[in-house]
This record gives sequence, C-alpha cells and structure tokens, in this order.
Amino acid sequence: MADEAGHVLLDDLGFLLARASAVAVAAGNDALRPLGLTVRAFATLSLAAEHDGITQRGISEFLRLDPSRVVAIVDDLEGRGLVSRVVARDDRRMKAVVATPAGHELFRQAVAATRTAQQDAFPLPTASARTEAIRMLRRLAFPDER
Amino acid sequence: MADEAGHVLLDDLGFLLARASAVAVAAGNDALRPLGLTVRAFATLSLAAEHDGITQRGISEFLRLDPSRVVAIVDDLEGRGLVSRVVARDDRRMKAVVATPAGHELFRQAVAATRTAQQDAFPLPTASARTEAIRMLRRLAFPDER
DNA sequence: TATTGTTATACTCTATAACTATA
DNA sequence: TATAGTTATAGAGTATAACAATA
Repeated sequence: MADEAGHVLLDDLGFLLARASAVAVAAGNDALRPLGLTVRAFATLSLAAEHDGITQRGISEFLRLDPSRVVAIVDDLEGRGLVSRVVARDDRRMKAVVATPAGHELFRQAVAATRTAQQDAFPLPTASARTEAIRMLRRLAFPDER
Repeated sequence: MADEAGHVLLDDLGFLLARASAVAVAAGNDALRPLGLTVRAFATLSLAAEHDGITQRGISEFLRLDPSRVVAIVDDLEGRGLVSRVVARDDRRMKAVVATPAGHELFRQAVAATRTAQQDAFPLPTASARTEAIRMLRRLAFPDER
C-alpha cells in the first residue's frame, strides 16, 4: 500500500530483463557487424553448426521466432553460403539446416567476438558470478522445462 | 577448439537474456491488455507515478527508448487522462510527466497484475531466489552504474 | 551553439493468414 | 486432416534526420 513510494521498475523482473537484453543485443550487434551478422543470424547459425540437422521448426521454437522469420534468416545465410537446407529423408516436409565449412568458420569467429563483447558490456568480475548468472538465466529463459 | 561441440547459446548471456525477456514481455503484455496498457506504457506510467516530475528525456534514458518513441507513448497516456505534461519552471524546454489521480489508480492495478503474471511465468520457488535474481539483473540492466 | 521536445519518414520487425507439398 | 515450409501483407516498432523553442 505504501508501495507506491518505491521504485517498482527496479524490482520488476520483466523490466530488468528487457533492459539488460537491450544492452546485450546492442553490444552483440555491434560486435557482429564486422562479420556481417546480427544476433539473430548468429543464433541461427549456432544452431545449424552445433545441432547438426536441426529443422527450421526447431529453430523457430528454440529462438522463439515466428517460422516465417526463420525463413528469411535462413534465406540470407544460405545465400551467403554459410548454411544449406537438406530435406529430411524420413519426412520430406522437413528441412534440416546445416552449416557449411564456411559457416563453421564464421561461427567460430562470431563466438569469439560475442564473448569478448559481453565481457566488456557486463560487469561480472569473477568467473563464478558469471556461472551463477548463466544458471539463473537458463531457468528464466526456459521456464517450462522443469 | 573442441568447443564447437557444446551448446554455445546456452552459455550466451545475451541469448539467455533476450529469450527470458521475450517470455517476460509476452506475459506482461497479456496481463496488462485488460487494463489497456503495454509493458512500455506501464513502465512510462510507473516513472510518472513514482519519480514525480521526471522529464521525457529522463524516461527515454531510463527505459532506453528513443525520445521520439517516448513522445508517442506519453501522447497516448495523456490522451487517456493518465498523465499530464507540465513545463519546468526553471527550464521551459523540459516537460515533466506527472501521473493524474486516474493514472495513479491504474498504476496500482497494473503493478498487481504484472506481479502475479511474473510469478506465474517464472519458476522462482523461494523469495530469496527471487531477491537474488533481482539483484543480479539490476547489475546487468544498468551495467554503467558501478 | 547546444538541448528538449516534436514531427516526418523510411526501415525493420512482427503477426496473420493463405498457400504448397508432404504426411 | 494435420504439419513444415513458404509467401504476402498489414501493423507495430525502430531509427534518423530535421525543425521549433529555449537555453
């Protein structure tokens, strides 16, 4: 009741997440621009490079992106020779997105670029503080998985 | 080098923040829709209600929103009688945004709505886990303030 | 000259629905 | 009938620059 005197936003999980995300995305995009990537394209490339044969629907769900948006991102990556689409043998509706050698190489560079960018953007002094932050954020980012 | 085998995104602070933010914003907008608010309008109304006399530039910086975007949001809130603009006596370029009585009332309802929505959206069992999350996210959301 | 708020505009992102091809 | 991918499109959000008023 006497609550209105406080700073509601500073206790608001959603606001804090949104603001921190905006900081991170801006820093990430800045770091990836020289490589011709956005954070979204980087995330898609990551899934293609690591989860070999992930389907576009899978990308859509993991990244919480509309399927039609994924089409555009994969189109771009494919046009640049970084990934290719291969239709699944068992279900020819599905297309797996796999990284090409050039895609794997760019992926490695992008991982390094985003890592240092995040270290610069966020004040997490110790490695354990960072580990704890990651652990906590995984629960918030995937709230439905137990 | 053997790093590519892992799941880079699950260790990526930026990706986790972006995904968690998307979950929170969606839940917040759902909870605020009956009140005719978005998370952005709610955040603006919060600042008007709590930091009495905050300037539009101040809102812009705190919310990391473009000044022109703030104009549109304040226009909407003002048109609905929730806030009003008052020009600062000492510097007549600045306009303070203050909540009306109706704005304060809606603000109270919105705080309650977003709180329960977040408790439903995020699995933070104990109060101390929530407190710890808030503390950590404040550092990530405002990385420049020490 | 610099800054606050404003307007206009172009650009991007997002959400929706409809379509195809497979199942 | 249902699902994966695609396309088209309209709506919302974003970024940019220019402008008026004030400092």
